Amino acid sequence: MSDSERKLADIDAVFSALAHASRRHILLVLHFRGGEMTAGEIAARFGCSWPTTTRHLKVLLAAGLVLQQQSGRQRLYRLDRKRLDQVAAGWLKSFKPATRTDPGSMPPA
Amino acid sequence: MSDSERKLADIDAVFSALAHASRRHILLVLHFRGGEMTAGEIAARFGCSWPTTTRHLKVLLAAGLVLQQQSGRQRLYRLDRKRLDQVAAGWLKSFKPATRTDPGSMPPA
DNA sequence: GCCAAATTTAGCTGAACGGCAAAATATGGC
DNA sequence: GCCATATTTTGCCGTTCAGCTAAATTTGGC
Repeated sequence: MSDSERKLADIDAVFSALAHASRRHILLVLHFRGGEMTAGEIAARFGCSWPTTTRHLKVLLAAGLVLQQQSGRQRLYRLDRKRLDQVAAGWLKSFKPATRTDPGSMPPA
Repeated sequence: MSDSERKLADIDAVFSALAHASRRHILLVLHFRGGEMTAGEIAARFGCSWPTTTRHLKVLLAAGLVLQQQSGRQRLYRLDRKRLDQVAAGWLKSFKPATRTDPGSMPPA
């Protein structure tokens, strides 16, 4: 996969992940609770069933917005703030009126 | 609808709209062509059929990301950069490490 | 008024999505 | 090894979504 294809795919994964309110919510809760929670803590805090939450986490993981780390029989999910910033905010920067034309900020998706 | 409900709905509409590559693409094309194009110019530039493009435009319109203005028998679509910035970038700002706690920047969706 | 152009609406179809309950898979403690 | 705990995977179902073609709508020019 070329570099720009990779970038496109990243943007797509991230924005697709952000499209669902529950997933945005998970990210926010992670953020406000210090960036790290176990799957159980996350699931407990949500209206939907545990499997549903698991799947949302999987989407976020695939988009690179959270990172997973096993600790005993529980799994820690950690927010990747940098990725959120680089991919999502990065795409939004394309619209800044006076876009500094730094190499690699041209027409993404 | 309360103020925060409105905000939530805005965030949802905007991120749902941004979830599809064609719609992101439309916004970018609009941006790079000066922020204003007719429906026909937009449709001509896309792989999918005209009705499909129309529907994408409708989604963007409902999300407030573009504005519509009739001119003769064609319709001009104009990018609303401010809305993109306020809603999308606004939500992303919740994650800034040193969040200035200005009133109204608390836990959205 | 009538025709052609610009765009949207209607109606359909197949694919993707989100939800759940039930089953499966680790893993730690005894 | 066996049981309980933590979490994921599987299978199923109803809804939403994106695409298409064909029909409808609106508007300008004659």
